[in-house]
Amino acid sequence: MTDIRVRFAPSPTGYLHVGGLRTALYNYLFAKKNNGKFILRIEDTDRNRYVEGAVENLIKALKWAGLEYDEGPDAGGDFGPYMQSQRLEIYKKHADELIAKGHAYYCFCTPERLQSLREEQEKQKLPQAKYDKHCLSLSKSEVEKKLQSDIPHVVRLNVQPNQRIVFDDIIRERVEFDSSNVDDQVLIKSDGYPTYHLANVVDDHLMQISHVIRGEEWLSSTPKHVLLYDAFGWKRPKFAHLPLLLNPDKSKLSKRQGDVAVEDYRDKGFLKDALVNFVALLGWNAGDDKEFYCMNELIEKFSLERVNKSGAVFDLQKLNWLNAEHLRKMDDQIILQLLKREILNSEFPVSPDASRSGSILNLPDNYLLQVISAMKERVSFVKEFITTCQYFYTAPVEYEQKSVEKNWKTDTPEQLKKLREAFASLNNPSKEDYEHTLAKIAEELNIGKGKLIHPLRLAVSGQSTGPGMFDLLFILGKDEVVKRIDTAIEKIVLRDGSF
RNA sequence: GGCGCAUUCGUCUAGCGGUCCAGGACGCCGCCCUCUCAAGGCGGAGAUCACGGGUUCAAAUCCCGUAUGCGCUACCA
Repeated sequence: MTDIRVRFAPSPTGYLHVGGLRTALYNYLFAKKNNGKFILRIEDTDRNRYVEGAVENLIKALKWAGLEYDEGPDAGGDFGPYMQSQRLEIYKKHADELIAKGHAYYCFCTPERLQSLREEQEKQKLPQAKYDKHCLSLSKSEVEKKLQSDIPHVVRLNVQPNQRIVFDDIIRERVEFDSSNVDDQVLIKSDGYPTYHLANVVDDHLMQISHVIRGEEWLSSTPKHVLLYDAFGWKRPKFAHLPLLLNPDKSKLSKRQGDVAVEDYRDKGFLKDALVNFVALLGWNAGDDKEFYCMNELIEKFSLERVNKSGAVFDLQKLNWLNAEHLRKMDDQIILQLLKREILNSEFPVSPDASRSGSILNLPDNYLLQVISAMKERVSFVKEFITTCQYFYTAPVEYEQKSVEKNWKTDTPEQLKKLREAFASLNNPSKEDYEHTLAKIAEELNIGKGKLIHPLRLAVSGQSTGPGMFDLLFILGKDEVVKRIDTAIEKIVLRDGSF
């Protein structure tokens, strides 16, 4: 059996599209599962679309998602370079070979002639616009002469009409085309750069790619590629054309209808594990009910045979759910590292005149770990996590009108004072100590614990929702709790004046 | 227009001739738990399996048409 070698071959458009992420992921999973190699190749043959920094961006996003490649522009490999713009001579050589064999030919037609040809064919209502092989009839000497005098030219594939082109696709099984529907595709552009079709086939062969796993948008041009493999006398790789990712309205996933760049999701606080998990499930499943996967499990279970045929809508709600699910199951220590890194290298606002303990980065780890386990259940995003943590530590407590109305009763100040005294007398209290203390007072006052907890939450956090009450008290610490109760009584009574 | 690919709850999907008057998940609704929000538990609504013909004792599952959607149709990938 030949070695499994697959590649992700994006053109650098500026960012990694989530559809591209899925394509890369399937390639990666397939390679890892089969002990193969996963290769990154940059298809930068369109000089007009060159974007500064696009390659670096792409690589960054890929690595963030955990898709490490075995060979690539910055990873080395025996088949390099892995940027097509650096392999121009290779394509030139192979184009020459095709010309010599009669499978390709020079074409000197001007864009203007091609344009009018198309218009003419349009007018005649021909089923499709195709190049008319005009330059194929040029004699050898004519071609020589034009070449000598530097007339702009391209190299075209010489397609023989009326032939059946059949190939197998792992996902779609057998696909057939009639070569009469295949145009004499340009192989080398007039600027000397190859088109996708040539570069792709040549590189896939030279790099010994065994499986071409790519988006469905390439299915229609596969006959051209097949023709090229045959013309060179090369063995065809196995093809697998993946279903497309769709907008909610079922059109191809696009920027207009939401975020498409993986960096957008990363910046919003989505976990890479969640994004990867989610995107893996868009068009593939193991055949059981399992939906929560980590990368290793995906590798273990993945198979191309179980990839679906039809497009899948990118459903943000399900992504949100998976993200929360991953966050909940994540180890506290790892979240801690993540939060610190996020805070350190993000633009997250740390209020300079924070009236309290300062940035949560100043807190000891064991405290932060407490925060994390207290927050884990209710916070689903890394960003939200930070905001919430930061809020409890540094933001001046703002009393929301709504919460005050809901939780501040006439007898609240008295009750809070009782709590305050009781808490103040505690020595280095634990969560349980707070709970027992509060329970005792509730009993004395002959009221339910909830009657105390809600006003206390308001006093201490300014909000009516948050982490578990006793977690919060413990995290804030006795002194802070006492101080906040005092502030609350003072502020809310003053503000309202009526109590 | 031509060529190609697809079509099961709103969405992601299971299903590869009988176990399906179609199962799971997200979302939605209700109840329970509860110090809030979540989480969790339980239950519910939600798909004439795009439509029409076949084949078969039997079809979501096989075949053929139609419709719809999407992709390609560039010296873009």
